[in-house]
Amino acid sequence: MGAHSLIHGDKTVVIADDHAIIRNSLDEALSRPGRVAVKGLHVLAHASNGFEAVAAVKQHKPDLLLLDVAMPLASGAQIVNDIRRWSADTHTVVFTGVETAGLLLGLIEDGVRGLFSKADPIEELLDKLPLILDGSTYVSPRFSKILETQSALASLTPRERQTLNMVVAGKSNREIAQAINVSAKTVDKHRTSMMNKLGVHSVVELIALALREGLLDDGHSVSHK
Amino acid sequence: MGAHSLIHGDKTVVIADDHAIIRNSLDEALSRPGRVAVKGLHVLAHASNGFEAVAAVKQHKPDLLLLDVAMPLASGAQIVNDIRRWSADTHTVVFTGVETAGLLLGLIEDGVRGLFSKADPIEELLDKLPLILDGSTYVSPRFSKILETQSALASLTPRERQTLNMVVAGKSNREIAQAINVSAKTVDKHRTSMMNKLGVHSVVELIALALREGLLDDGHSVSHK
DNA sequence: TTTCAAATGGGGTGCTTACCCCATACGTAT
DNA sequence: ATACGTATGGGGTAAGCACCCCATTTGAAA
Repeated sequence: MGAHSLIHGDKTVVIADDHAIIRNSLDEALSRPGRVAVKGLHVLAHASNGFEAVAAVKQHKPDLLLLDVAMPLASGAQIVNDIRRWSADTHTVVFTGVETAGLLLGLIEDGVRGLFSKADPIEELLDKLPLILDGSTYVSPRFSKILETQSALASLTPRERQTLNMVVAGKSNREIAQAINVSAKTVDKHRTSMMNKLGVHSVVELIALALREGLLDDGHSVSHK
Repeated sequence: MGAHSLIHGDKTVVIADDHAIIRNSLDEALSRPGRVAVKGLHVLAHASNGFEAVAAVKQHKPDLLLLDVAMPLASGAQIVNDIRRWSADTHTVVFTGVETAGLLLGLIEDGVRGLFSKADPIEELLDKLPLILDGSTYVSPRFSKILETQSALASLTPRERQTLNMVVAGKSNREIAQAINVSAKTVDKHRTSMMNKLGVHSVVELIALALREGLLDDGHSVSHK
């Protein structure tokens, strides 16, 4: 993996993944002429665990780091932060199999420039690399959907969250108002702003969302009247 | 297990379960004086599989058969029917661990006189035996709830079922009407009679029920607007 | 200190739901 | 042949929902 003469304007890359097959397939995809919309990509190093990844970035200070967050010895946000400390100019692009909303959200906050799923075709990554190297941030649609509802849920105020729970439990506004000792009007208000945040327009959609996000304990038991 | 002199008015019993521990505990519970509200119960035979059960009933023609439907060699409705053929006067009482609505429903239709859950305390069975021997039919509350909504679901007309599906998919009456080419009024009618049958009073309860009964394909995808 | 989010609530509107009344038509059983 | 269930609709109503306007208080952050 020796680096040869680097012409100005060329971009350097470090690949980090604990599976050799993935490292090689990424390397090959980046090097294959005509496949990548950005020319002059030079893969300087591979890393097969978190320590190696940080070390490689520290040494090579590449323009781009392709990183699998699920790696031995060091993982996820920790790697990302170390990398920013040692080579602030490196664009970190994460591709991962995990789709946990919490993890993804953390990565974004930590300044990751790209988020791709291993379930996506590799072309997705290849296509978007130019934009990312150019300064943009790109999140795979598969992830952005998860992130949207997740951050929406996170943005709910305590009262709104409380209201949400009782709504999906089948309570009416009046019942909720009674339960939390406020006017029905206030509950209505919470409900409306909550639905705005979540981007839904009816109880049914609300419940569908709650289901999708696992908010329903499935101890459910809707009380009638 | 020899039968001794039977006084007129005494009741004879056959116990069928593939687990010896359950057979013995039932036998013991029935024989323990003071625990059973019906006196003079005589356990004539035990059976540990379906064939033995049928054979024992054929031979002894007992007043009561305590039967676990989940048994080797022959099971469920098959045993029950065989038994009715060979000894129509035998009251069959089923106690089971499975709670599948379909099975339970079949048993009732096959003329089972009692349905108890193994999750229920044995006293439940002991308490209700007199009524059953007297000609009544008794179903454990745990089961009757399942059966009620199940038979309610079965009693839905095609149109009502269709309406139900679209309602839990988040469609409004107008949308549904449009989709099946009838007036919104008709959909409203289906909806109302459907909810009456199911004993619910709002969309939320409806969805909770649909969830509980596994009617939601979980392809859900609620369309908005 | 001033600004801002969160929470509280009143007024009002348009829509949908849940459910009542009624009737007609078409089958399938009895 | 009469009765019953299914499906189709119309009229109407009370309640609830979704969402718009407005205002006040409180507490935390800038």
